[in-house]
Amino acid sequence: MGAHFASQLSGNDGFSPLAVRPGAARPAGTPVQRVAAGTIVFAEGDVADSVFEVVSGTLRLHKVMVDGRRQVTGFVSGGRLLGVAQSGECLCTAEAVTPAVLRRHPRAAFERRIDAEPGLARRILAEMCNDLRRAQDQMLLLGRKSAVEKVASFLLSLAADEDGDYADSIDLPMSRTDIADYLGLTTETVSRTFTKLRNDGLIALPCPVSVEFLDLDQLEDLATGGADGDGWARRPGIC
Amino acid sequence: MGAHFASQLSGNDGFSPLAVRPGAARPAGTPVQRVAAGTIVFAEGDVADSVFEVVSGTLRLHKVMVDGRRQVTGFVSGGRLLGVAQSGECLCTAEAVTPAVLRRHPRAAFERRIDAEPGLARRILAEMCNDLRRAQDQMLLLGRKSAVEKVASFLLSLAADEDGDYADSIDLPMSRTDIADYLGLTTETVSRTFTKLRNDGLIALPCPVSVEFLDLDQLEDLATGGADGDGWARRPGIC
DNA sequence: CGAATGGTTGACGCTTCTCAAACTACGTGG
DNA sequence: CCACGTAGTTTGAGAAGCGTCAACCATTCG
Repeated sequence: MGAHFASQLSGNDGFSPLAVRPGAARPAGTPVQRVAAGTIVFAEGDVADSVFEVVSGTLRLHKVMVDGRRQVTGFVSGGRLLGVAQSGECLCTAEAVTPAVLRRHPRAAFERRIDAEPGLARRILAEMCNDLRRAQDQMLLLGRKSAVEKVASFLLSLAADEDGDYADSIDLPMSRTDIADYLGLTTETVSRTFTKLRNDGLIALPCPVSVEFLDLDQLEDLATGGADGDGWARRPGIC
Repeated sequence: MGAHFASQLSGNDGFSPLAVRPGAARPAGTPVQRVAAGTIVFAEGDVADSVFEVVSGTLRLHKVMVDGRRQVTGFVSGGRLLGVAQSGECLCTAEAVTPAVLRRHPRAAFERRIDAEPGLARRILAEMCNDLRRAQDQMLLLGRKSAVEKVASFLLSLAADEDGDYADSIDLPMSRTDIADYLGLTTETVSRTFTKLRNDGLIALPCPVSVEFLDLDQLEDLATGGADGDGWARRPGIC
């Protein structure tokens, strides 16, 4: 346990300008690392000596219990940073679920840059705020939402762009097992819930990995626990 | 919604030295604010214009859904910062569960200090790393642990000091409802689980708010899902 | 073509939730 | 001092959602 899988990653770092936002300055030819799906970038307990910038592809972060139970704590795709919030050792395992392109920054140099560029520290801080917001939303989801509400929330979070608009359809880069371990469910329940949403006419499933949205409004209601059918009648006490 | 309860807090800020660690430099007489139990320090959706330093007491952070379902995302007690990870508006509601003493730092000045003192930025970053670690542990708890495992984990997290040692007994500052909303359970299940742990001889409950630990080893096994009785035989695949 | 992998569907059971009542502690007012 | 109301906790009985186990289907790859 705690093996240094990070050494799987070859290549080195020419210190490109840490493009936190997708589409930000990314000079052609800066040294990046291509990894295959299934590659473990770092494992829970590893020495956290690097910060990664995800250029493209999707990674999965997860923790495991001694008996094998797994919790996916997040998916990270293009344009985001990975491994900033790790003091000492890695908090969780990061694995590529699709082929991915990464840019590695040695932690020591990364932290020197933070000290040297005041604006950078605030930008990193803002990134971590986002991580924390996502984590809190996920806690609400895991602790208080039903299976349908979880899946609806999940699909909408994937469909949403930065402006809060939704795509008409999406492709799921991850497996049903990954989704289940992300939502605190089993694959069977995830599958059944997809089927239920399809039967209810909220989504279409041309194939297991692609989802078309047929009724975004009703999906949003489900995701937030908003309207339970007729649109009125919440629980007493609030509202 | 989003009312500015923060204005409940009077007093002002003489810029004491942001004591991130309990027991760090805290000049006598710096302006602090005393709040009663039940005081809402800030509410989800409020403008996040302040960072708070919790001097003493315990606060609860929580989010609510439109129908009233509630998820407590964390408890914050003496020596920790509150509200750093909020860009724009507050992510959740912060409420005192005990009488508390706070020190308020206007956000603008706080961020100027981050830019001015490079070391501070890293210390704040380290604080947020801890928040994120806690959040990830909580996701594992909420998504994958049973009721007993959740309660055992919760009790041990309260009993643990910075060195990883456990206290013999603790007083719970929060209600069963708060615990339930923190662990993704109902008050009834929390109560039943306490009773079960007592009947199994792992804890004693002189009164509802105080817990004595009678078998810390077995509690730890429960919390991690480690040994299920005989100490051997995990699931195949791992180990 | 056959095996392997991932996804879907079904039957059943268990953990936890829901609803309800009783008990305790505490403060109020007669 | 004691009856009373209130809020929090505990306990009980029944229901339901989701997990478990198992079989089946679809796709891919050798």
